[in-house]
Amino acid sequence: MEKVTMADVAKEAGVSKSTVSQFLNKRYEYMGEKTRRKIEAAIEKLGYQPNYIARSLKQKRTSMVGIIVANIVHHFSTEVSRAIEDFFHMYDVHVIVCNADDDPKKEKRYIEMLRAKQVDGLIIFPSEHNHELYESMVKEGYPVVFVDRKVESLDACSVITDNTESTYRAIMNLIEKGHRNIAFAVQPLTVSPRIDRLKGYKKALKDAGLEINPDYIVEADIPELKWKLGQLFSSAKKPTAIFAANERVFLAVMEFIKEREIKLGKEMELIVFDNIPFVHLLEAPISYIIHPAYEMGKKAAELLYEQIQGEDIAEKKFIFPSRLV
Amino acid sequence: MEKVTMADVAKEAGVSKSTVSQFLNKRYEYMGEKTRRKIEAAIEKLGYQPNYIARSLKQKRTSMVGIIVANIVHHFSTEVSRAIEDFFHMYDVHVIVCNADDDPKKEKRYIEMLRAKQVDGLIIFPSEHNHELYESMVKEGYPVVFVDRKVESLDACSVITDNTESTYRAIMNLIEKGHRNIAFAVQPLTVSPRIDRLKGYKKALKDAGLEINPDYIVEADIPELKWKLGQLFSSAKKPTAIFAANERVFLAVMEFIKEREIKLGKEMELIVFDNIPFVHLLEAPISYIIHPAYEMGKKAAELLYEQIQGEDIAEKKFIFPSRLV
DNA sequence: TTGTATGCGTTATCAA
DNA sequence: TTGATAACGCATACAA
Repeated sequence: MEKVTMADVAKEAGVSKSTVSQFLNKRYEYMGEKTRRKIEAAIEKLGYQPNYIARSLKQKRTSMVGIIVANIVHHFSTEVSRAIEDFFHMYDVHVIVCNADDDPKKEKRYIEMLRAKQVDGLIIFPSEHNHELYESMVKEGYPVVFVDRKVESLDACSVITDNTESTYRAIMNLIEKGHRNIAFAVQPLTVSPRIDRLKGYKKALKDAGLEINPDYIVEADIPELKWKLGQLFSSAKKPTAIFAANERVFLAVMEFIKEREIKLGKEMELIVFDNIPFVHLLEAPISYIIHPAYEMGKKAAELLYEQIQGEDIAEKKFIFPSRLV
Repeated sequence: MEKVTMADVAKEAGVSKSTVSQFLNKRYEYMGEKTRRKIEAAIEKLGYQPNYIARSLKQKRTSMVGIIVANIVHHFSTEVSRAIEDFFHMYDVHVIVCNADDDPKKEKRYIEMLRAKQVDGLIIFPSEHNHELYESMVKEGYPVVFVDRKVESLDACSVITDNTESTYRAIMNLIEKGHRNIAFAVQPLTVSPRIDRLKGYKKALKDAGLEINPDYIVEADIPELKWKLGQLFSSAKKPTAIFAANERVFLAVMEFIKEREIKLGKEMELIVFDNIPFVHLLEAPISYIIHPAYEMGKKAAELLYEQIQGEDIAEKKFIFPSRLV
């Protein structure tokens, strides 16, 4: 097993460890041609592979960063992660993705573990329930970027989307098409995107002079969502349109619609705020609000990289506009 | 920045580093109650966090494993990766996922980098073009598990699916439904699953007494696939069914079908060999062969974990049956 | 141009 | 029950 070390190479080549180290770090300038050859030969012969762990210990840099996603089942998360990986790949930085599963405890544990592993920085889809921890990292100057969700009152880098405005436009669009009874389906209002999307919904109704019917705001965990929708649809004033606040809600709504055999497009209009894979293959006429996930991930990665490089970040908050399709 | 080390804790608590180390490794047995208290207090006060990198260097174990997927855009890959992550999460082992992008050079580079980072083991969706490298790892006794694709003549752990048999059953099914002109769309036949699926296709036709028309075997890279299908569909004997050999082929076929406005189910039957997310929401009647991706990932993780633990693996090759839906 | 010595933060061995 | 001290594999300042 992998036992050959720099010392072995040095012995084989008949030089000292430092010289081998020089060689490995490509500082050939001060090195005899023959020395170089000897080292090359020795490395080849022994099949030497440098040990990055040892190097990391010395350099205090691991060339690893961590991503803590709120919930990996969201396609959006994977798109963002992919962008981040693509970016860091250019710098030979590896990315460790952890799934907090919407659980602040898990999130905290991951943050601590990744920091113990000395990752050079962290990109977090925050649960928003570990405020003290976020704050301490930022204060310490540890490289962090928050994605997707706002972290109030923290002077940290963050990359989010314009939830309120996009939702507003989407709802307005429905109203212009003549819809008056628009339902808003959402998971519990515990994180900023959901809250902000609801804000957009309410604002649109208000601006259009429509009254906000609390029954139309279906707030429930995924397992109960279908049941709650069932209640709403059994009532007198059935909605003619549904706004699904994210991918998971969308799936629940779709199942509901399928079970009830509701005709999409005819009886019911559906808008979803999230990137859904293959949605373009669906025949049903569904509108969706797309986040620029890849760009957001890229920007987050850039912000993190700059922090790791010790650069000053001029602009810390980025809001990417979403697009209605 | 994260400067507080074991030595600081030791000084603060008025004990030696070794004692602190004992404490951290929960070897309380030989430790005075008061000493323990002092150390606890010191850790708390200083906000000490152990450095896993240093520990790894000493222990020659990083609690990290790597996954090298052939192509991350396959949903199958992400499902398998998720299963692996879930498994290793139980042991506080982190997983680094790398995307070889079907490029043997990239694959080789990743293998080397991950090993340089001293990951404890590797799960690989092999490109099958780095045979010497695979072999050297296996010979060395380095923990590796191969997934999805066969690595011939190597006594290594592997987890694959029954490509030939599943395809055979699917094609037979089509034949029983009366189809005679069945196209087989596939990317270049460079890796074993594609080859094995084609085998199943041919065998089914042969067993049914049908002749194999080479024109019906559409082998092309994704960008050219639509064009080649176009050719086939312009010819005299249009197929009445298409077998899409994987997810990416399926997407190309779907686009083709949409552009040509072919009616799925009526004019054309489509079967795809891969796990496609949300395919159940599609109205079009598509059959699909599902790999037990999660189970495969779990098994691969188990096999790797056992190797890392230095256990002997009794059964190294696992073939999971796929299921036609 | 190359070698020596020291340190990075742990763990492990052995005395005390 | 606790404490020196030597590794682990590499990088680096400094000496030669």
